[in-house]
Amino acid sequence: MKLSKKSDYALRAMIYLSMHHKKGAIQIKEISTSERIPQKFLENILLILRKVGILNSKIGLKGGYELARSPDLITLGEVIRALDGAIAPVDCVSKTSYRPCSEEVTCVIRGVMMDIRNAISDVLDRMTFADMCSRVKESLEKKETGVLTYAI
Amino acid sequence: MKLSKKSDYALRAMIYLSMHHKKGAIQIKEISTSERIPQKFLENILLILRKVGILNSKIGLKGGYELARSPDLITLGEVIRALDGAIAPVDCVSKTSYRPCSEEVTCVIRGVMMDIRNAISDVLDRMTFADMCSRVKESLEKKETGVLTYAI
DNA sequence: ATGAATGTCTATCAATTCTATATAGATTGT
DNA sequence: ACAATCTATATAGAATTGATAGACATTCAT
Repeated sequence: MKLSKKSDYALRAMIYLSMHHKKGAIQIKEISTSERIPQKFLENILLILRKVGILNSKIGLKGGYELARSPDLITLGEVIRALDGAIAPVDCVSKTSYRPCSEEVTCVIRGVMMDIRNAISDVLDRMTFADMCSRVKESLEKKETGVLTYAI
Repeated sequence: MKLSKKSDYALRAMIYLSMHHKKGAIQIKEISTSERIPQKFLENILLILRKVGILNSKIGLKGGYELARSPDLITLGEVIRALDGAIAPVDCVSKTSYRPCSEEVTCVIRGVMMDIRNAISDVLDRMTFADMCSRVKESLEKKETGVLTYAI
């Protein structure tokens, strides 16, 4: 039931970009340094997020990435699905990657897995990066530590 | 966020054993045939469930496996943890495999992951194999199909 | 124009995990 | 004795994961 490193990094990068929304293109190097993410790995991740329409990019000198939409219109679920695929524990209860299993009609495990899928979706598909930004700010107010990464 | 084949097979075998509770030792071969699980693979799985105290075994001719406790005292969560490890998406929110991460105090992703862990736990740690048996029986009443496997 | 800085794309690699099988051994009932 | 059964550990192949490499295309400042 693990969250992949890819999604972990993606969430952190997305929070970073959300915190710097409307400030122009942010370069991969800046994100990779601030959040301590291997740069080459991050390149692949941001490329995926761009291809699914979550990020926009600008090539060339002074290029970089920025959110394609306002942070309140992007959910954690959307990002995790882009990188890890379905959030459902089994495909026969997935909305985005549904595949029937052989014994679907009588399968009693399916019901439980559906409950889990829905529970995870309730969290991830409701939580936006605007919410995450609010939490970062709260966290910063409480603790006056200078450094903050959005690490897990 | 996938459920492993190991846990999938384990759940099915456990439901089978729960449906045959108090009927003496059940042999691996019977379970593996009925539930269409590779026998050698199932052997390893049942061995693990025995080592954590969920199953009892009897060696030798007429040997086999049976539940170590009543089905209403064994949860799906316990079985899945035995095979897949923690149900939490990241270790820093796991109760059974907790490991701190570097930025725990200020980490904003952690809160979300904690919500997911709790949501999954709410389902898996409440649901017992007695509940699963009830569902199997309901399912059988509704549909008079002869065959029933507890597949996903 | 030129060149340095940046994103794009594809390939590749090493390590790990997952799924499954193999083999040798111990125990039991008849 | 012996066949059936569980025990224990090792191993193999495939898939996945995490990360890196390198050639290429585009842009901006000068």
